Amino acid sequence: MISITLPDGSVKEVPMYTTPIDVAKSISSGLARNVLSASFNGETVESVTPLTEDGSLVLYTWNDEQGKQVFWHSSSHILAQAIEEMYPGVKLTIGPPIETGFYYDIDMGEHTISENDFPAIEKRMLEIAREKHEFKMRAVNKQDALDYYKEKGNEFKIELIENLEDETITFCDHDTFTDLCRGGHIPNTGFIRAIKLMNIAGAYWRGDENNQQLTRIYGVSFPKQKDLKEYLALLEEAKKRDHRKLGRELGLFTFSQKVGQGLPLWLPKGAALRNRLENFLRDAQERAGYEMVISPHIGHKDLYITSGHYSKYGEDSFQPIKTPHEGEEFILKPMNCPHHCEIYRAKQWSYRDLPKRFAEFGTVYRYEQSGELHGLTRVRGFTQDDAHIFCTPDQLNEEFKKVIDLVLYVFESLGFEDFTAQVSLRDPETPERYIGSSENWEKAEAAIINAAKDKGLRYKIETGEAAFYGPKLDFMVKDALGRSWQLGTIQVDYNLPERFELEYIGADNKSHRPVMIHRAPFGSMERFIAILLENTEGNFPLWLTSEQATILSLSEKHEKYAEKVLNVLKNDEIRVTVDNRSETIGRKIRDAETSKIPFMLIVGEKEEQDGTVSVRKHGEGDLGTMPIHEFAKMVTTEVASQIKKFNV
RNA sequence: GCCGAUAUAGCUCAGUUGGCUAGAGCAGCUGAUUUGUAAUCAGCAGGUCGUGGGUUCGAGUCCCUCUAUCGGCUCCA
Repeated sequence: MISITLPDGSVKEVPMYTTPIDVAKSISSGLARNVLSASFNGETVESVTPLTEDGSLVLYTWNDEQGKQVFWHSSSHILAQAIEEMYPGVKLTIGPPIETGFYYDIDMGEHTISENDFPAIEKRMLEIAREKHEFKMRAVNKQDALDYYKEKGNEFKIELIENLEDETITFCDHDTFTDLCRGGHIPNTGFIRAIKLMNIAGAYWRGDENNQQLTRIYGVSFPKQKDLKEYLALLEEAKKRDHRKLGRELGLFTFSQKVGQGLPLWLPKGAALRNRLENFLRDAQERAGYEMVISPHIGHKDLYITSGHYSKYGEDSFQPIKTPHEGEEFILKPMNCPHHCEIYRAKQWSYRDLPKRFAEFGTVYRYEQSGELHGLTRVRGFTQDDAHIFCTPDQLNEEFKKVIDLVLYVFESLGFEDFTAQVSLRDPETPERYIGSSENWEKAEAAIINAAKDKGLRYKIETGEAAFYGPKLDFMVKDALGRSWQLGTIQVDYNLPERFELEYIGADNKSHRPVMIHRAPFGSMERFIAILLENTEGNFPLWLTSEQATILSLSEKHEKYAEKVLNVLKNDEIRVTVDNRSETIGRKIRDAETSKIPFMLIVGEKEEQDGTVSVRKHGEGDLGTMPIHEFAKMVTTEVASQIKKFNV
C-alpha cells in the first residue's frame, strides 16, 4: 500500500500501482470522467501512470489551467498525426500548447498547405479523436531515439534529442503515431470533441530568422462543441473592439496608401482627444517638476553614431537625408534621447541642480518592417510622451520610484487596472546585442528591481527584453484579442551619459557622471489610444471623451431652447453639441447611442417651460428630468471624481 | 522582411461553372415630414471592381507583378 495526499490534506491508502484516474474514481465517478491530467509530487504525470510511492497528488480538469494545457498538448499530437498521414514525408518539429490552443511547426517539404485544407484535416482529427486512442509513454535510450529519427530523416527531432541532457528519452504513442514527448496527456483522444484549426503562419525553426522557416498550424480544441461555439463567439465580440474599426467609426484617425504605410492621419476628433491626453500629462508632469523642451525632427548623423543607435539600426532604418553640402547627412529622429542629452550638455550643472527632468512630446520615425505594422499599435511615425531625467546615482532610486507613481497615476486615471509590470532584463546568452559595461548593467538592473520592490509593485522578470542600452520596467496591457502590448516604460541608462560625456560638479568640486532615466507613461500616443479604444470599446472616460453630451431637440420649435442649453453648458466647460436635424427623436437618440456619446439631453415643450433637460445616459437609458445647472454639476462632479490632480 | 489569406461605392457586403449598361443596405445630397427615449417617407447621386500586365471572341470572375490590409513568425531604439 502507498499513501496519497490530496490537495485538501486528506490521505488515501491505496494499493501499489494505483493510477491517478483510479484515485479519482475512488472520490467520485464524475471527477473520474473529467480528470484530464495529474501531477504527483510536483511533477506532471499521465493520468494512467501507476503510482509506486507515497506522495501528494493533484488532479486537473478542464477548469484548471494545467488541465487545458494537457488537453491542447494532446490535441497537437492528433494534429501531427493527421498531417503526417495526409502529407507523407513532412518533418515534424515541435507542437506545444499555448495560452489558447496549440500549434505544430512542420517542415512541409514539397507540400503546400493553406486554410482551404483545414476542413479535411479537422475531419481526420475528429475521426482520430473519436477512436479513443490512449496516449502511452515509452522510455527509449538516446541512441535508439536518434536512430528512429535518422531513419525518418528528421534533422529537427535529432537536434532536439541531441540537446537533451538525459540518457533516456521518452516517446509517446497513440494509434499509429509516435512523437518525441516529455509527457502530460489526457487519458485518451476521445476527450476531444471539438477542433478548430485557426490559421497558418510561417515560423522560424527555434525562433531564429536565420534558420529555415517552417509551417506553423494553429488550432484550438474543446471537450464540448458548445465550448468551441462560445470561443468563436468571443472572437466575434472582440472584433467589435478592434481599435481600427472603432477609430474609423468614431472619426479619430485614418491611413492613406498615398501618405504611406504606418503613417497615421489624425482626424479632428482624434487630434482633440490626443491633445486632451497630452494636456493631462503635461499638467501632471509640471507638478512633478518636469520642464518641457523641444527638439527638431531630424538630427545630424553623428548624433546617432555617438549614441550607438546608428550602428545598431542605421542600415535597416529610414536612410539619411543628404544636403547640397558634400558628405553632410541628417537622420529622421528615431528617438529623442540623444537630443535631450545635448540639451543637458548646453550648460554646466551642479549636483544642486539635479535632478533635471526634460520632457517632450517627441514625434519619431522608425522604419518598422512592413509585416510588423499594425493599426495604431505599431507604426512608422509616432509621438512618444518622452522625458529624460538626469540625476546623481544617489537620487536614482527616489527618482525611479517617482516615475512609477506617475505611470500608476496615468493608468489609474484612464481606468487601466489590468496591467502587468514587467522587468525587462538583458539576455546573458547574447551579450553582443547590448552596449556598455557589465558593471553598469548590473547597477541598472539592480536599480530597477529595488525601486519596484520598494514600491511593492508586483512584477515579472523577462530576460532578453531589455533595450540595447539598458534594462526597463515595462507596463503591459492586453488588447481585445488578448495580445500584450507595452505601454508605459521606465528605463535606467548608464551608457548614454558616458557616450555623450555628460557631467555635473559634485559637492567634492569634482566632475561626476549623471545617471539617466528614460520614461514614457503612455509609451506612445498612438499605441496608448489604440489600447484604450480596445479596452473601453470606444466608451472613453467622461473627462477624456470628445462629446460629453449632445442636445436633441424634439422639433423645430425647440431649436432656440436647444441653443440656449448649449451655451449654458459650454460656459460650464462641458463639451456639448446640438442635434437640430429634422429627424425623429428616436433617430437622434439612436445616432447618439451609436456615437457612444455619454449623455443625451432631450429638450421639448416641457423642458423649455421648466428650464430643464431630460437626461438619457449612454447604454443605460432615461435618467429623468433635471434643471440645466444640475446636469452641469453632475458632469463636472463626475469628471472631477475620475481625474484627480497628481500628488507630488 | 518571411508564411498564409484578403482587396467590388464613404462603410458593410451580393455578384453562379468567365457572357448584356456591376447590385443592395447604411451613410451622403434634395424634398416632404415637426416628431417624447435606439432607424419617418420619397427621389437623386455615387464604382476604370486596389495597381500594372497577361490568357480569352469576351475578365469583377482565370494567371503573373506590384501596392495596401488581415492573422502569425522575426523585430520593436
